[in-house]
Amino acid sequence: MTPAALADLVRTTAVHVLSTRGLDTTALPAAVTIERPRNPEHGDYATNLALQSAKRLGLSPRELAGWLAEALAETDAIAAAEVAGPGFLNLRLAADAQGDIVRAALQAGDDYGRGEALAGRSINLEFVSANPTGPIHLGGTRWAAVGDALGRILAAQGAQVTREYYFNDAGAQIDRFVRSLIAAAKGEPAPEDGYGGAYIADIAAEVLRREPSALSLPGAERHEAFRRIGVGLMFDEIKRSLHEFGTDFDVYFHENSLHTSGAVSRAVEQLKESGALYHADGAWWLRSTEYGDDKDRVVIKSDGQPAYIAGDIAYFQDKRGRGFDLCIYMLGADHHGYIGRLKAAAAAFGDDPDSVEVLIGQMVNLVKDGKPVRMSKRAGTVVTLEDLVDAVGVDAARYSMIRSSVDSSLDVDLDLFSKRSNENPVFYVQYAHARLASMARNAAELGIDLGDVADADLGLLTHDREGELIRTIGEFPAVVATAAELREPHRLARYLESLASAYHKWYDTCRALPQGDEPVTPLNIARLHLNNAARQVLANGLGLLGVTAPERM
RNA sequence: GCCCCCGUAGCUCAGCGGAGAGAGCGAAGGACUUCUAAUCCUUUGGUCGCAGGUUCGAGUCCUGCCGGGGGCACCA
Repeated sequence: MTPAALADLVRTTAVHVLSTRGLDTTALPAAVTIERPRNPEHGDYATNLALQSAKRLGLSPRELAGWLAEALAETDAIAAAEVAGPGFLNLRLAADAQGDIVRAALQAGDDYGRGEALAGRSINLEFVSANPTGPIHLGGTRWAAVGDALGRILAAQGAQVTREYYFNDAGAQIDRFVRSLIAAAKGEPAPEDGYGGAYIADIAAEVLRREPSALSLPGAERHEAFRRIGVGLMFDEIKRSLHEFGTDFDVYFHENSLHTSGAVSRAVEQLKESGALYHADGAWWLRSTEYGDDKDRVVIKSDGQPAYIAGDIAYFQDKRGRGFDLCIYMLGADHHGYIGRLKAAAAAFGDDPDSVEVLIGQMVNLVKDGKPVRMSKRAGTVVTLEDLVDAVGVDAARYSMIRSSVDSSLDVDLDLFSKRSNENPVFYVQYAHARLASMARNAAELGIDLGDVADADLGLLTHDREGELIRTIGEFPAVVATAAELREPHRLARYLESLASAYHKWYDTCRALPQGDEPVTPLNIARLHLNNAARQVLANGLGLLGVTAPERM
């Protein structure tokens, strides 16, 4: 019996108990909460249903819980039901019923953990969106890993997800980038406000290789040549490193295209007509304060040029035109001020501000010997996505970025880049998968025929550690659903660690394969099914994080 | 000044209102002739920043303080 089925059983039973006593069944919550108590003495599962409902029924929680316990104990699937504490109802499943979780996981296979909570929703998920003026830094690496995992998780809940990267390839930053390239091509130092990393010289050299006459072109043409080729090279570089990181996007959107296509002007005109913009001090302002922003924002500057937000507005309109009913933006904490204006942009077009969801992630800091190290281009302490991958590999890099909440700032230790370390919990999880795969291989080599899981006697899985492992497997669908609902992929990573732990402990205690010449027993078969179920969940979970599930380590 | 995030074991961090608060790392000691020891088992370790409030019940929700980080442009 899966937790979801148990919740249904408890509710059905409660409805029955109340109605036979002539009590109001509407006092019951729509969904019954089933949790796994920390303390094993409190049963396999517990529900606070009686605590929640007793007051509305004018009963004492313990009295209500007692009635429920009595009725539930009649059920075959429930081995024990008892009232505890202020009115908790602690439940133990019959081993046979618990085995259904193993069946559910094996029968669903790759689909185990998928849900329908977001079925029919079309979601635009924008993340990374780092400026094309340099390689992806550690901050962008975090969003690449978390955003990609979130995209997978949302899709697993049935959403149609479009992953999108917004290139800010218009405006002053690009100018600085281009001037830096030209300076490097001439062998001059970077401009005061320019970029000075080694990659600038590399790109400048590549521009000259492709367009040997670039430097001798007249001013504007020269600038354009370096812009066109240089920015293109930077795009390719960014896409390539993200691809190698396991993160691909459906749409790479170029801000510049909004300006050249006239989308920005059209959006601005539309908002002028609707009154969302007003003219003051020679500029056009968005009434963003009406939508929760702390001040109105200039959209068209007094020199007639669009401000940065003009691109955001046109971009939102473009997304809206593509039919998304939810636009998620993942931004760094240094962009927290954007929330109000992005929602204002939506509201200005008459959309529900809730169709814009801004996820703010905290910064990534470099640490050495416990002390913070400032990332500085001049000091050469800028760490890029590629640096991290070169040092620890894609799996470990992704995993370490995903496993903590984005609400917490993340410290990356520079020692990672000099010391080889297996401390990353990703190896613990992957090792569990490799062990599982190994056991399945051994079983195959022994010629053990597992048969259909439907026919196996999973009621033989009665060891404490077996129960623990099975119930952990049973949690998986709810964990994925919660991670999607809260947009928190780290919950899935933490869950996989607990699953790996339950697996390793089980492995240590419960031998699955027959030894020597022993005959294959039904218990061997049941345990091998459990092994395969755990393997399935680890593989599904790691897949949702974009981390590989190795067959061997 | 205003806004957002954080404050939990020596360190890094989990803990979407539930019952002696958890993991990893660190420290001390154990377990491999048998399915992978990248594992497992002991032990060590805590005023959950402080003070109020809501609740049958608060690390979790609310308010106010105190620390740390980030943000408050006709820059992008």
